[in-house]
Amino acid sequence: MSDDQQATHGTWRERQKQQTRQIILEAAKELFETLGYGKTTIRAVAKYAGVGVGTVMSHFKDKASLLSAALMGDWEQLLAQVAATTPPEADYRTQLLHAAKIFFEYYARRPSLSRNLLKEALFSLEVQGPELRAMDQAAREIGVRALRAAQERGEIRADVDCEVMHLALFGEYCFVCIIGLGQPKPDPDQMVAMLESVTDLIVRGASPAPPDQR
Amino acid sequence: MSDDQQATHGTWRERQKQQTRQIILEAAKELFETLGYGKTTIRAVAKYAGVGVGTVMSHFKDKASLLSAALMGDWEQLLAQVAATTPPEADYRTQLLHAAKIFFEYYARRPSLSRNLLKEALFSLEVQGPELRAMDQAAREIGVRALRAAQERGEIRADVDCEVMHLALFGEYCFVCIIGLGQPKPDPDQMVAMLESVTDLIVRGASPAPPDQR
DNA sequence: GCCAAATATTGAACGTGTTCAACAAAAGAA
DNA sequence: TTCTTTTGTTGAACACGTTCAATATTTGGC
Repeated sequence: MSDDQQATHGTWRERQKQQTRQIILEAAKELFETLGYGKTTIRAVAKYAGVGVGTVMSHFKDKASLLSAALMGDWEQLLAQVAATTPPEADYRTQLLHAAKIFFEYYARRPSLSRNLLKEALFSLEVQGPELRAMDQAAREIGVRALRAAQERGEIRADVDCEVMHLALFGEYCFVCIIGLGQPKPDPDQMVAMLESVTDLIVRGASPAPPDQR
Repeated sequence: MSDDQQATHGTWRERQKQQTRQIILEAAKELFETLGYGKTTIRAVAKYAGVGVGTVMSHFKDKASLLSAALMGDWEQLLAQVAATTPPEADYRTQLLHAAKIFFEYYARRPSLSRNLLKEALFSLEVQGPELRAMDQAAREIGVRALRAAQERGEIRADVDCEVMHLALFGEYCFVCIIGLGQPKPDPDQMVAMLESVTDLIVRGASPAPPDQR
């Protein structure tokens, strides 16, 4: 339903606008992937899309927003892939590392774009566009839900606050991304290994064995 | 010795160069603190320092480098303050939070500059100037040393890798900085609280109580 | 003191992201 | 239809970071 709704929604004018938006997005994606973020200019995107420079800017707040919008499709695909391939029976540690691996491999395939998207995401947390905000929210909900499920399964002590734990794990994930994407040639395996080691540190603290003597 | 050495070292020309560098740095610091990072232009710094634009660029790779060089003094002062006020008897958790509080309070005092310095630091890890590289190295050494000391005191289990633990704590520290500085009005107390909660999660895993059943 | 090599300094020029007043085209009212 | 209002589109203009060929100054050898 949302397909038809989006395609034929509103007046002629609105549809036209959505179409130019789409054209711009496709041009942007093509150029970003070919040239990388830095070497892609707004002018080039505009020319490639066959519109004026101002049109691009009227559809997207700035270059970084254009990037995040252009990668939205990829992102949803990744989420779907994670949802489809995550073993439902596994413990949360395995699930986390599985999901992370999928993302890291994508990052390694598009280092320049990922780097800049990460930068945009991390440094606009409170001023960010709706796309990134939604992504952040989604990650939080999925993460916390998974942790609570694990908690009910007895993998996590009852006194552990799942929101805090998600924050901690998410923080480590971001940190690994920063370090990994800072490398000239990001190595997903190395990134997974790094995330694994710090996760294990946290896991032991979250595991049911009660640290009763201080 | 290093004082005199630096002040009277080399030829007349080298001293002259160091002096213009110093003048530029002071101008930059003044303008950065008054206007914030975004509203301070290189041209303005050059004019304020009474030199040409090219001179500024010949002394500093780019605007971000100028910022980090301008804040170097503050940074060293902070490190000294941390060294002077950290209770040597306290456990490492208390020491970490104490140091973090000092830094967070500084960040809150200069949100714009801190934000941009953090960005520069995190996204140039492999291409960064000598200052930031040295800072990173110093943080690592101090952190790992403190952790090993705590390990010998029995606060940390022997099987925990202090390098990994430092990585984890440092990652959480950076994450708290990102989140905290993303806020319109960074609140150091809130940041400390956040770091405290995630640190506690890690601490329990690192504490001697052996989680012997998986 | 004089000259050539070395180098610090300079600002005009360039490329790029972003803005904005003007324009064109559709929507809605008459 | 015709007029007014609304709004998507446009590219010239602007501001800023950055570059670089030209200039000014110092150095070191004679």
